[in-house]
Amino acid sequence: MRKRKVPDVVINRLPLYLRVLAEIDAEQSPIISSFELGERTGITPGQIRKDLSFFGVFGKQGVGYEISTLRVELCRILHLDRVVNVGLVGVGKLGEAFLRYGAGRQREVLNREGLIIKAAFDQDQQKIGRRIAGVEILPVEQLPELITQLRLSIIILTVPAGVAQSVFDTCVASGIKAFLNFAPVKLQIPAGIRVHHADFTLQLESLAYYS
Amino acid sequence: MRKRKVPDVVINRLPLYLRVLAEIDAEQSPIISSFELGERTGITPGQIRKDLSFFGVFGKQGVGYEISTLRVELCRILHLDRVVNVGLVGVGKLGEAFLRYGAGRQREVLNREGLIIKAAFDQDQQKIGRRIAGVEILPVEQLPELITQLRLSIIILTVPAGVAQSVFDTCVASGIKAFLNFAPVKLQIPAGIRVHHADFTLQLESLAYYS
DNA sequence: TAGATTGTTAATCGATTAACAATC
DNA sequence: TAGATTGTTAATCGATTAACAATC
Repeated sequence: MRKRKVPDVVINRLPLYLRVLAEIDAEQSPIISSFELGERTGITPGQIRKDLSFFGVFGKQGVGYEISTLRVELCRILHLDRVVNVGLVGVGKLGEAFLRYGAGRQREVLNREGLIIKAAFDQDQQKIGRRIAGVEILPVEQLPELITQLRLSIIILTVPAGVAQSVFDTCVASGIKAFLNFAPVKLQIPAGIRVHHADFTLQLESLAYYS
Repeated sequence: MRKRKVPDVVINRLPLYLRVLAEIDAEQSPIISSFELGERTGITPGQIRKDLSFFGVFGKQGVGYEISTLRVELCRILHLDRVVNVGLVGVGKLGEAFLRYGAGRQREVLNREGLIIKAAFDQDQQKIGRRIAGVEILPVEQLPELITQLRLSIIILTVPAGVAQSVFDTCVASGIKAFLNFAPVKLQIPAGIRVHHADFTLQLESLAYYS
């Protein structure tokens, strides 16, 4: 479906540009150069121009980029110009933590960008019906139907390692194409599905090398 | 100090090898081939052999790698053959979440690898002295002394964006070389210091592209 | 116009993959 | 010995950087 033309590394940098643009929105000048954006993001100006050129022509030679225009364009490219509903599966320690975290400062940021944590799922009857940070916990058995009904398009996986693959497969079968996976497992991932891994244990272990 | 010879991508893969080796430890055969390790990690056999070759010769031609030996060697390379003390700064929502998360299944895994979450730090007087999941909260003012006293060598940053840079600088000045940063900011990082970023907001935003 | 900065191409760099001689 | 798998080199691939013509 999507042409595999834009490298993932480029996509990963776009939200960073967006963040900086949001921070300085028309602070002083309504215009920003790739050099100034480079300063603020830590990305080289050339790379920023190259990244943007994958999607079109957004700047004016000799002038720079209009901040508000660039924001709109980046939002459009990232599909953040519409509401994106996010579901979280697995309300254990980590899942609950994520819900509470997302409840603070960062939820505002996410919501502003159209990312809404719409529902959480668990198999524990005790938890179902409860709300954490305003997010209702629903029965994981109904995940397929509810993905459709609630129009979820991103799933955060905070389930135990043992069930991660089967929950993942269920979500894929229900049309989910993007995942943020916290489970410490190697998932079998079909083509066309994007999974970002957030594996703290592996991260800490590799940090030990530099310590 | 450390020769900038081994690429970071290689270091990041080593804990994955280690995890798989721990899972299957002498399950059946005491030997594993790069092909089987490749199956289980999702890394190509050739890349595994290349990665390992940065550090020495660990296998036997025509045979494979002795699992227990390889585990020991990988632990040694990653400095996980000794205790590595980890400190967490900023016991807000996210910091608390991380402490509680790390208290479960994953803490066992971390501890087995010698990674100990030794102390947490906050500036809120109310929180100081409390324990979360067995980890005591200490005054952030004493961070420099306590880094030395407690022999902390990795810091997890879960502070608000506004103070992340100054806390980071303090830690660097006290000799910390490895960080796991959850604050949504671009840190100014001196040479020789390693920072892994765990920025959920950016990750979710880039996922929206694929959704 | 003169100065500045983009958009883009070509050169460089680094990481992955393929392939195979060495050898257990 | 024959078969298997490593360790390593060379080829490929992809991403970053440098450079500059186009143009506002």
